[in-house]
Amino acid sequence: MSNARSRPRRVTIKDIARAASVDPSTVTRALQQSPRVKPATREKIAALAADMGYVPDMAARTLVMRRTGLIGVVIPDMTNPFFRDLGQGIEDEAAKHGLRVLINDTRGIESAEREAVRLFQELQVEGIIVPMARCPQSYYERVREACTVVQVNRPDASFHVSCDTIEGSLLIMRHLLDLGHRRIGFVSGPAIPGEDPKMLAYRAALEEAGIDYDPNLIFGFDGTLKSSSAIVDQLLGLRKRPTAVFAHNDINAIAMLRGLRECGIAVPDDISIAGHDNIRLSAYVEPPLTTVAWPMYELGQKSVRYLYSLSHGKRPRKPRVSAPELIVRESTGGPKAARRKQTRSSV
Amino acid sequence: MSNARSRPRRVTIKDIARAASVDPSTVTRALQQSPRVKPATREKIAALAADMGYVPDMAARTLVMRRTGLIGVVIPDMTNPFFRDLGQGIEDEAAKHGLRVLINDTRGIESAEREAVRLFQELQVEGIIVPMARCPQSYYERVREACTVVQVNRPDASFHVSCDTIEGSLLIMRHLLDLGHRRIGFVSGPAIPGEDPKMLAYRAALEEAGIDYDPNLIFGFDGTLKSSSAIVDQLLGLRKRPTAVFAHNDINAIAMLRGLRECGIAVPDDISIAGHDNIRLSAYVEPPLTTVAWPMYELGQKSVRYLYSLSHGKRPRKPRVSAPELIVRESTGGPKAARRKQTRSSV
DNA sequence: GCACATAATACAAACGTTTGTATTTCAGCC
DNA sequence: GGCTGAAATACAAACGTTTGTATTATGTGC
Repeated sequence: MSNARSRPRRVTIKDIARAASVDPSTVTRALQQSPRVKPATREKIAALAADMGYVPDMAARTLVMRRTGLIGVVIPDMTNPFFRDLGQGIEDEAAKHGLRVLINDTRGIESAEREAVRLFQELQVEGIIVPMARCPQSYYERVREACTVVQVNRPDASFHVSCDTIEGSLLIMRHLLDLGHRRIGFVSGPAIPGEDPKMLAYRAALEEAGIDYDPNLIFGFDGTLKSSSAIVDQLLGLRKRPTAVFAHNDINAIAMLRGLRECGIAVPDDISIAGHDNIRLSAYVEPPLTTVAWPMYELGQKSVRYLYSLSHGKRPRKPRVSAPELIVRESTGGPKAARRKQTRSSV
Repeated sequence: MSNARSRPRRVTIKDIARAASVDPSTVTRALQQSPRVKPATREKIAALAADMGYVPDMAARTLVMRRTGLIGVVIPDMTNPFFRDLGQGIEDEAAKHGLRVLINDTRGIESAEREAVRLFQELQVEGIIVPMARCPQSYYERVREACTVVQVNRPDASFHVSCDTIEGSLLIMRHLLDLGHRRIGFVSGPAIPGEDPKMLAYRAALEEAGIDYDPNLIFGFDGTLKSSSAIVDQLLGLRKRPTAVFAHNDINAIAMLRGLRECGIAVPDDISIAGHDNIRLSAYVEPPLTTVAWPMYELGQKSVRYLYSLSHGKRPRKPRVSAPELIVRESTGGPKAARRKQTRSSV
């Protein structure tokens, strides 16, 4: 029926010009609605172009126009709803500026990230948006000599759009403190504790509330699920258990939920658990997890606006940092709550 | 520190040629390791290119080479793990052929799908892969006049790579029959029942087992969660309840799980439930859902191989259809099972 | 040192589009 | 009917790269 194998040379502006017996330049102008071509000619050419199935060759156009109207987005993990929201924000904002979006998934692999950036550079995109970059900043410094790069959630980057991690963690901590908790545990991430902004917020919040810092309440999480059960053991082994725990991310918090349940500890009645990130699963676990969410859609929009102003030579104002949002679900409650409920139906 | 706003004209092959005092053509050949240039020159040029941060202009290259080495993937929903696996298969297979992959998310919007296809056409990609296309086939017939298109899971397309829905549903049905079920219900999807391949498989399997078709065991699902509780009511209202139900997708099956639990009906002891699709949640619900999965990674690989052979003028052999895979979890069991267990811990 | 082969490099055209400038066409007017 | 000015169109160069061909350098054998 059709002819994918014969590869019929694609129809160009010259073909249309010949068919309409005009000059190629007239075809171009006709297609871009220039007032320089007579309406009748314009219509004839438009009809011809449609009939012949003309699709402009972006390569040729890019070559002469020096712009593609493309934005490249380098995503570590497509599946993460985080990035869907971010992508949506990017897409919507890009559309407002007449920009089109291309995505490349790196699966969190650093070399793939480099290749993606390279590909976008070759494609001459107007700018590249890189959320949660794996590559070192020195690499991006270099790339930025040739191409606009806006990073998301890398506050150390020159041009970035971020969310305040400390602020988010403070929201969680204040929530727990407001509920009346005085002994609050913290499960740190794989990062060096000293540099961990969540840890900073944890201590700042305690200080704010006039509570002494107790190193016994700090637990180390190495990213594996196995270690989370070790943490539960460690937690339950304490003479004075904390009444609430702030885990550095939801994965971790959910693993703890499971571990505690297996030990017959009720959440939030015996202990409150709060996470961070608001991954999709957090809404479905039993009990649904209190956590903090980042406004990814908004960050997506902002990153495009920032990119746009940068690539239009505007003075890059210091990028504003968005505020995170506290999401209170059922995994947190007052300490030693009076109202003991039976485990609800899950999912 | 850097200069994103001054927009320093990007470095071209001519700049390198000037710096090395050779002709641009020599630079090209040096960079592509041609034996025509003296090793010393080649190294000098390579060093210069690296120093000056040269990145080839794909537009110019595409223009003269008439090929981009790019594949475009039009995805309805990035977040769906389905497409992550598919994308992974595409990516891996593409790498083998020296092809690079570009993604565009349409969020299931038909107009966005058209725009994505258009963008990829303008970019002169080698081919476009479209899983679960929204646009009508007539549209793709037209596109295929100019560009290779391989569709995934659209058995009606000219060039497609698919999975056999009927076969998958037969797997589910035979599983239920093997367990000893004789009264099996079916929850249909929004599709017209007569054309639904799952319905076809349902009836075929019954016939195979010598069981009469009973229209009372067919339930209509309109895609809303509300309707699933209606289905549960309808189900429980029957004089002779089915001992197992095959739901046309996991969303539906999971909603039923919830509904049945609320009515105090045990799964799988009182009734077995099987779904279709193997969405991520299905492994986490209580009890974990028996379902059928499609080998998306394999489909991704196949689609690239197919694309590759098509765009190399090979005779397009009728695409082979992959086999779906039965995933038996805990939501199915023998009818009126002796061993009654208490509800396990969820998630 | 001269012819010759071959290695190394330079030249020039081409890809499809856009755009500034030159040329033609055509009314309207005296 | 020739002149003017504007409208419509044609011409040509350019974008950065590749590649076939022409040209120049380099070495070899006598």
